Amino acid sequence: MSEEIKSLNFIEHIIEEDLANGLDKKALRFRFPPEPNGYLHIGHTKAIGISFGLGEKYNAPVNLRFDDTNPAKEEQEYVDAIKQDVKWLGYNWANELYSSDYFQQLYDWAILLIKEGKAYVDSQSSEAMAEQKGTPTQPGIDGPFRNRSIEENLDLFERMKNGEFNEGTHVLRAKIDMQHPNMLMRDPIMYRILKKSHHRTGNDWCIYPMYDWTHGESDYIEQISHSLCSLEFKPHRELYDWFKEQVYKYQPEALPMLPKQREFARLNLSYTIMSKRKLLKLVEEGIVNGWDDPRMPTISGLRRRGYTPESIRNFIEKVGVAKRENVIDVSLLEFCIREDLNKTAPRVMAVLDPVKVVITNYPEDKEEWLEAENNQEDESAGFRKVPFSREIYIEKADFKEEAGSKFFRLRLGGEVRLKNAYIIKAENVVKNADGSIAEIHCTYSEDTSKKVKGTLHWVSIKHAIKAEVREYDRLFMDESPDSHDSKDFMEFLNPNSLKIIEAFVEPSLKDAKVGERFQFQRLGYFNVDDDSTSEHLVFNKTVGLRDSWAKQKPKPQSNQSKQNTNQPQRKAISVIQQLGKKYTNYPEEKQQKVKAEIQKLAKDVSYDELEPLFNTAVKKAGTRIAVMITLKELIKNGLERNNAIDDFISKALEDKSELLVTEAQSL
RNA sequence: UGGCCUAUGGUGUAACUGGCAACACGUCUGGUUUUGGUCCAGAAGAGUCUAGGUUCGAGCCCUAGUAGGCCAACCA
Repeated sequence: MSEEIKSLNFIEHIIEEDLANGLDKKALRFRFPPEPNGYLHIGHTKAIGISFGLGEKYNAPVNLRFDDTNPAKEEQEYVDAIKQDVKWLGYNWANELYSSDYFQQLYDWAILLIKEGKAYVDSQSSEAMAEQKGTPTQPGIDGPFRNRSIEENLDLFERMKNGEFNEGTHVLRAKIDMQHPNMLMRDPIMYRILKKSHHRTGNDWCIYPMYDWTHGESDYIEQISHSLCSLEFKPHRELYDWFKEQVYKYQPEALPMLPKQREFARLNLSYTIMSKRKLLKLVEEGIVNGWDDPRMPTISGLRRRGYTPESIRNFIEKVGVAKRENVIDVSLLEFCIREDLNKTAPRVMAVLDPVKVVITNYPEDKEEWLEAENNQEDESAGFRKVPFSREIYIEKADFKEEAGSKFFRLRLGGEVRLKNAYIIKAENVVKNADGSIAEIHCTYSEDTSKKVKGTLHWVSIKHAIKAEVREYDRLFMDESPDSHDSKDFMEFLNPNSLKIIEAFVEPSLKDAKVGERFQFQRLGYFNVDDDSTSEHLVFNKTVGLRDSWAKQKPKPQSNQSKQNTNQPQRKAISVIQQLGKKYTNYPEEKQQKVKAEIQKLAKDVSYDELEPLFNTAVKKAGTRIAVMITLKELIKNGLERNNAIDDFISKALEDKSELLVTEAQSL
């Protein structure tokens, strides 16, 4: 019965509170509202995970609603891709809906608003309107058309709808307050004229509603209980609520629920960009090969790269939900996919960077099919046969003529185990004219019970099949390519984000099908790319295995010395402050050490630096002790006592902390 | 010279106002291992942006400051 108490995120807290305050659980309803103007990316997955996750948690319906109010940007292709991606992630929507389904209702309501004097037609240029709108720090002013008669507004609006005017000549605006501190409340535009064909409504309309007018009312029409979006919409909430309030009185019985908008911080991933506009640029400029390029952070890209829906959902779960800006380290995403694939991916052997090994005491024409376990994490995975023969490939990096004791792999005179096969010993090497290694000559032993430190993967040359392997690196070399004011994100492109390798794989892979995932042992997880055919296998490297050997190797350029020069010397006083913070928690022995250190640092502290710290809060005893120790040193070195010092000392003498009192007494 | 939001280990998220601030990733040790993977055991790392205040008691409440983000598209 030990039910694990999972802590709730702030949105779940809000829902629980609403439920506790009498909201019927059956009234819970959510929505995911993408605009069909691009492909979904890993950032959207967070929004999807939140709303659909809530739907699953509370057994409430979740609508997939396309926010399609801008025919200039939106296309059916994107609608289809979005549906496919959401489905692939494993979520089921209650209804597939479109904001454009509500165009008539929205129009009818807009007329009611005009009749109430809450909306008017403005006939100025966008520049003139922008000017009157003011700035975030300056209030706006009323425009000349603000007080048109209701009749005139009605007439104009109808003629807008009938297509009598050109684009840009008139708009319908809500009449709120041009002086409002929130710019969005300064008579926001509700409708603009757009003589474009819409992917669903065709040429039925030549006026289209704006986001604010559409989104909230769509939520309301669908009776969404909690409308969750990202933080940048926080300022829109005021307008969202204003529109709802206006419309609510028209049919409160039929549509009783007023949706509640709440905002969360969106997901940012290190070394990647998350803007549809910028991703589109990568596609259009041919930097990547389409929206589903495995280097793209799109869902389709991740899918093609070999990520599983499970791993992505897990990632979103781990990332959490809150309201502060965040940058998630890609290592977390990588952890999630490794965790999933480790349990499920069959193990195979492939050599990406081959060097030839000749086993001199193995008969030339002999071959053996040895048994190999498919996945030791999954007993049901079974076994397969792998061919062994006199000539095999191993990785170049797995052999060194000479090496230190930490190198567990093959070296001259050393022994190593071949995975699923025998133990071999390197006897000598044959070199090319340029000094590179042509062949490694080994002898083998059939006694496999021996303990050897290293185990290598390999393929039999005679049996291996060639395959193309695509290895990916991050697309950008900057941790946050998106967020530099002075530099464009394109400047950070990694020129080596794709590496194409001619590899050799074991013959069991001959019939591998598109999408299948494998672990190439000791290398990483790979899947069969869409481009793969039976004549030409193509694999994507999804992610490498954790590699604690790589970490041990000395880094190409030691940046230790750099760190010292780059980081300005910290001021002694701030080091003392830091040491002091923890002082009272240390065991006595360590306190003595820290004290000595403070005394040493005190030489570099001036009285002017120290005096402000006399005001340190009473509860921060550690800091005050450190200050006291420093002060003692300064006095020892000739500092004159003054009132501030005496006050500080006498206050310390009355303190609860014995340590502080002791230090003060000694002065 | 406005409004709104945010501030907890390297990163991300927790914490009913009350016993040494928890979990995950990452980092480091050690063990197991026919993957330098997995798994197992352990460690380091924050006194919760700063300064005041309320309280017996504050990461949580109040005030002021500091830092970061968002807001001036007929985009969503």
